[in-house]
Amino acid sequence: MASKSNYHHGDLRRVLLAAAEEELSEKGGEAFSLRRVAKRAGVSHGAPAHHFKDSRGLLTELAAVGYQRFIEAQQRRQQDAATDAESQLAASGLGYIDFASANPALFRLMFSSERPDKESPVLSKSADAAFEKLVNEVARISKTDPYCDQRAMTDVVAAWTISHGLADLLIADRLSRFSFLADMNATDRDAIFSELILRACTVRSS
Amino acid sequence: MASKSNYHHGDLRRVLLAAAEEELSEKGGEAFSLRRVAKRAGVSHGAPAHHFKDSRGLLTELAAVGYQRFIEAQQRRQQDAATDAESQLAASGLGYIDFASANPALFRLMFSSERPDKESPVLSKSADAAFEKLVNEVARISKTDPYCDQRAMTDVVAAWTISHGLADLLIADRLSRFSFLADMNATDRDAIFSELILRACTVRSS
DNA sequence: TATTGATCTTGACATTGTCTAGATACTGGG
DNA sequence: CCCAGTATCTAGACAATGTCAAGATCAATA
Repeated sequence: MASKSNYHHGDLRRVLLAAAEEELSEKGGEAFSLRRVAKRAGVSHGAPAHHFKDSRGLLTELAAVGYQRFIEAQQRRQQDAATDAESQLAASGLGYIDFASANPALFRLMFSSERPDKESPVLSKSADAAFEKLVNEVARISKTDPYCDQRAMTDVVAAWTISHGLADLLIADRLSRFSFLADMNATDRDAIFSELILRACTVRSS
Repeated sequence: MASKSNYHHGDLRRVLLAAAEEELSEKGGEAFSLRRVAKRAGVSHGAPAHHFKDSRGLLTELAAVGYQRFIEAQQRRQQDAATDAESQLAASGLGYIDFASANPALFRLMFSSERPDKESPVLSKSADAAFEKLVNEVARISKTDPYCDQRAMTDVVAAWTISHGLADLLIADRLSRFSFLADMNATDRDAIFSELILRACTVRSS
């Protein structure tokens, strides 16, 4: 059920998404080829059209599942962190960075590419979920509803911006300039990143 | 001289770079086509090869001139700003954002694309110049050499990250969610962005 | 069982980047 | 002044790509 066994090929849709993700991480988003994805899935070059309108459709769907895994990466960090509101926000940011490091091409597809259709309901809903998660985390700190509190919403911008900037510069290999960071062990580096994320928030629970 | 008049075509090299930039901003970096660039320059599809090894070569050069204009955008902001160290750093960040807004595809080529050859001397030197500029601005605030002062260098990371994150989220149209920002006039928005940039810096001149 | 529709293959087409061969125009030495 | 040589450009070819149309194959249903 949901994933039936063998109808011509089985669940080609799922296989194509998996193959597309492989293609993405191996070749990068700019060299992505739909025909190679089909070949990777062991199927003819015309087969994907029966499951996705075109390559844009496939990438849109892939970006959507990306957001779900994105949220999971954040949750993994949050489970290992202290439960106070600020530690949880910092952990969320570290998860943001984890995800980007582990899936740079997918991250770029989600945040910097024109190829996915951002109007697609499945994609926009997934992206909205990630955004609402961030709003809730800042709300826990400010103890207000950011949608009614501009100061808190500004912190949402700030926390997002810092996390995103770190993630994007990291996968662009721009942070390797900073030897004090590059030579650091993971734990110490996380501490620095956490501090930077919390610097951005002025609406503390105090 | 430097740009002679008519040798077969004139300074095709320059014309190709200009055409490539047009192509980039009209079609976006992901739909970039070298053949269309040649057509735009009024030349056959094989002509670019005599001035740039391949499309990667052209884009590498384009990214390099991008960094020069990037620095100019920052300088324009700084000329209109107060001369104290903090205002100058904030202005530099606003220039960062100006450049990205005005040239989104070029910005992405410079910071998020795999197509330019980052090992190329002309490109890496241009990028280094932009980085050194940032280091100097933080140094003016901390009154130390960031290369010898980890706290100051952390502020370099922070200032860069905030500026870059804002620029990148802005051109990805991710900040339009924030109606309080989107409905704001440019001056007020700049004030918010400046505050966010300065929040990141803890090593104040105090 | 026959028909219908979903799924997949195959071939075609225009477009792309790059390579090669050849044409054209400038350059400098005789 | 002219000719060889070099830089510049064109034109044609090739493989790879995304998309489309036509046909084949299989499952379910009536």
